[in-house]
Amino acid sequence: MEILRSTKSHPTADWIYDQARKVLPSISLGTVYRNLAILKEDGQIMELSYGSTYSRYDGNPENHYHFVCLKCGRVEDVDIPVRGELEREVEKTGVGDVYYHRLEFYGLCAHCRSSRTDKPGGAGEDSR
Amino acid sequence: MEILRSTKSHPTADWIYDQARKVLPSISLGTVYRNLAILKEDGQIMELSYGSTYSRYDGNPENHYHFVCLKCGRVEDVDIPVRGELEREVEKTGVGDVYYHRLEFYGLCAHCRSSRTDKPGGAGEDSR
DNA sequence: CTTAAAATCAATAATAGTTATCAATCTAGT
DNA sequence: ACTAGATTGATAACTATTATTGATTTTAAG
Ligand SMILES: [Mn+2]
Ligand SMILES: [Mn+2]
Ligand SMILES: [Zn+2]
Ligand SMILES: [Zn+2]
Repeated sequence: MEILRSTKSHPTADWIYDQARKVLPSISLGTVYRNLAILKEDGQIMELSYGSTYSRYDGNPENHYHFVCLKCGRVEDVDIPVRGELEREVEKTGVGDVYYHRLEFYGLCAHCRSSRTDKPGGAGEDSR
Repeated sequence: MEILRSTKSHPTADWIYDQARKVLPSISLGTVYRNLAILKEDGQIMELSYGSTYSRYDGNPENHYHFVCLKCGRVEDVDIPVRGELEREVEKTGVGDVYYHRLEFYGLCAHCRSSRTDKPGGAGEDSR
């Protein structure tokens, strides 16, 4: 939980595992997954699963939106207000009861946009 | 492509495979996946990946929103207009260039809401 | 302090959707 | 008919996640 709260990077289970080993050298990946599942169940964290094969985790359990860079894979928080009114609008269509919604934006991050000088090995911070 | 266009159910690769076998009995699952990847690459279809472990496919390549039932897993189209202005709003925050966005609503579908008489085996149409 | 039950853990096996591989078959173009 | 290239079915490989297991640690009595 401390590791997850200490970063803004929406890390993968593997990255969290690496960080955890720095302080608990003998911890196993299974324990990381087990505790992430418990924290998620308890509503303290969020699991983000996009098209990728792996999940990312978010220490902020409040609903907020994300920007995913199509080039480097970075996931960043988007600083616009949550549109609660959309949920009511959807309910009016009669499709069912809406409990929550999820919104993601995809594109080219500011970091990748500026470094047009495609230097190799640029796969982002703790992407993998 | 015809199979995918003929349903509104956002099916899984497996369901498409079953349908395809009805007309091409010897087709393999690999061919289904290969052709889905080609169609997706070509922008003719969309791949929808939610929290689930498997992907669903959508014969409508135009951006539109979805409602996912937390109980039966059904995925339905949501009939509200696409909010293009959100992309511009996000770009103003300086996070990067936004190419597209994806929005999903989660809740209890009208079908599940009415059948309060929890009859077992109610896992939805072609969910799995 | 002793001891037995409960909780937690690391290590490892199992799962499952998806991809990659490859020899066989099909398709055009000549 | 001949041949190069594309497509296919069968099957193996991959990988993130989950389940299992046996051992260690923690907890709470007696
Ligand atoms: Mn976030
Ligand atoms: Mn759709
Ligand atoms: Zn980027
Ligand atoms: Zn439902």
